[in-house]
Amino acid sequence: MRQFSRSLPMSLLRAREAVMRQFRPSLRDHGLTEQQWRILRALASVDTIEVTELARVAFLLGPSLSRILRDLEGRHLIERRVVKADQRRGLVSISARGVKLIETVAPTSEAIYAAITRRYGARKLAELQGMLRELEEGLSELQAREGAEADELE
Amino acid sequence: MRQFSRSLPMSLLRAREAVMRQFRPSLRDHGLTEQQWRILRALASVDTIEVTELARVAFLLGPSLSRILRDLEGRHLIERRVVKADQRRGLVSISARGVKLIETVAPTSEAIYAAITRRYGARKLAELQGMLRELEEGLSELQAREGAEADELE
DNA sequence: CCGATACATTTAACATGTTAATCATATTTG
DNA sequence: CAAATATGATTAACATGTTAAATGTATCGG
Repeated sequence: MRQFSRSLPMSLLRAREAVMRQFRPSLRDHGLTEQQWRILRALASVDTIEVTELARVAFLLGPSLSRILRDLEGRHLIERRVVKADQRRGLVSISARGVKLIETVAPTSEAIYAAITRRYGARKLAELQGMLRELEEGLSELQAREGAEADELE
Repeated sequence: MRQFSRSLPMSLLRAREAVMRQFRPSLRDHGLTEQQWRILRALASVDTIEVTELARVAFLLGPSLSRILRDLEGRHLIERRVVKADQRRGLVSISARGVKLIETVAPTSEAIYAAITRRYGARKLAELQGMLRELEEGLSELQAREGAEADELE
């Protein structure tokens, strides 16, 4: 059996941790976790967004998102309302205070990202991200095929 | 500001999740989490190992490892003893039952890994892992340099 | 030898990941 | 239209991530 420390999941985990280790201290200084930051960033790029769609773009599971939105709302960093036409759905938007927080954190965050890009090489970084995307897409098809095969057995 | 969904941290997170999504159901069928599996795998490749070293190779923080070892010991999948010469240190090893569990899970796990490799291409996968390692190494140096710069200011 | 310091591990506290269950609202169907 | 079903969101329960504090043991300096 392969040395598991050289497996693909471990390679991905270590690489991501190496990257996030650069960002976490700065976020922490502003009272934000990585996931809270992702949500604010996602909200900053739209007017309003439904909870389900926000979960998709911020890559969070529903239960995590529910808890984090409750917290962010309590800190007045976001605002929520329900969709009139469908009371099941929630709409979320960033507050003025949330925007201000992003503007405070962004410069440091951008500087860190620039340092990483400089260190690794912009071209190489783009190549890496392309390869990661292909991996992701290839595996989603693998998943789909298994599902199809299972269906055929019913 | 860059679309955060195209950022390096998100690319790494999505890629890793796409990979782990393949493995989790099988592990779950055997009552194991991803982290518990990492620990058993690490233990299977050595006779005994100290807790600190195990944390390093399984890439887990001390507190997580403590909790998981307590759980695995309760399930008789591992065994523990203290180092006589230094009572602070703990030695961990896999039990016969743990070995048996690994032998049960391994075939499925290997098959999934093989399917991923086939889908993505062995050569390309090796290239990706090489690039991930370089990223990790480059960032550890970045970290070291920041530390050195901070020291100079003291 | 002893008090201060360092080290290995665990515990505490809080945030998130993960799956299952629940709740409220919509939609479908008989 | 009413019952059955489906959907969006939250809650529940348990595991791990993360940082700080605590605990026990070892080592070091006087």
